[in-house]
Amino acid sequence: MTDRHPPRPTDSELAILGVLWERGPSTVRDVHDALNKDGATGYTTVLKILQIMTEKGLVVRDESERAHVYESRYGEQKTQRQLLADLAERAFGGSATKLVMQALSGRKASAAELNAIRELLDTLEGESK
Amino acid sequence: MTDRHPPRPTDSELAILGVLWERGPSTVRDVHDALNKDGATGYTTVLKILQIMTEKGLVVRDESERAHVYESRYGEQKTQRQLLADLAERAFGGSATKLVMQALSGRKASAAELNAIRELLDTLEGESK
DNA sequence: GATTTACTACGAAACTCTTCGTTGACATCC
DNA sequence: GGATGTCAACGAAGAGTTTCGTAGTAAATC
Repeated sequence: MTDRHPPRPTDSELAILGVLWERGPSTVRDVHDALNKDGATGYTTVLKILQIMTEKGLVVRDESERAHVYESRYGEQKTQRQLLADLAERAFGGSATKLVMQALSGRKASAAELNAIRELLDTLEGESK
Repeated sequence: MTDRHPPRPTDSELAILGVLWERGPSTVRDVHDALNKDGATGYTTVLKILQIMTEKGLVVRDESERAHVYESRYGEQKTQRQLLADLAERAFGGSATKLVMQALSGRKASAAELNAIRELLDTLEGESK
């Protein structure tokens, strides 16, 4: 076995991953600048979290340049699915279907969104045939 | 305003809430016994977490008997929706629809489950008409 | 009434997360 | 080449989480 469960990212880590997914490989300064459009996070704070994420294996670091370049190790969708599976396990008795149904009834979706979901259902049903 | 955001429950807290939702109002011993079917958690650990949850307002405590009785303050569905909204915000750019679609495509659902979801979609569409 | 049992309360220890100041290395610019 | 700026690394502080030992108190038992 090469790869254990990647650890669940914390809130701050997720915010940083969001930047990396959007921008691609980035330096600490890139990430810091992107995040500081909204709230204020110190430069060294971002650096520290990226270092921790490197230790955890959430990101990969390229040290060939003076300003190290960080890249998310797992894709956005993979991480999202991991988070969903995790939440299903912890709060929905392991049932992803319950999770979906709760997510659907918990809010008013537009007709367009409902149709998009319906199409996805059709695709899935076709595949599993 | 009477009620601020309830705080996001931690993993341990969620496990305890699961017991309270299933059993209804329970003493510490009830919760402890229910949890220890699986893993091992000390009695005083459960007590402590319930005390903290009381401070946070996640549960309500009835102290009229010697063995205090704890009850979840928020229903299971309300909490689940809160967690989903929270995850949508943190990891899906605020889009619950993206969350649903990722949850659907992330796993193979049975035909029966897909049909249940489809029915729910119909109901939702009827309502929003 | 004394002993045993059941329960809450208190507090401490270990751990994680978040934050940031400081330091030292490296590069760039007068 | 000495000053200025940029960067990674380190360390530490404060908050939250999880764990549980110990103490105190009330009830039940003998």
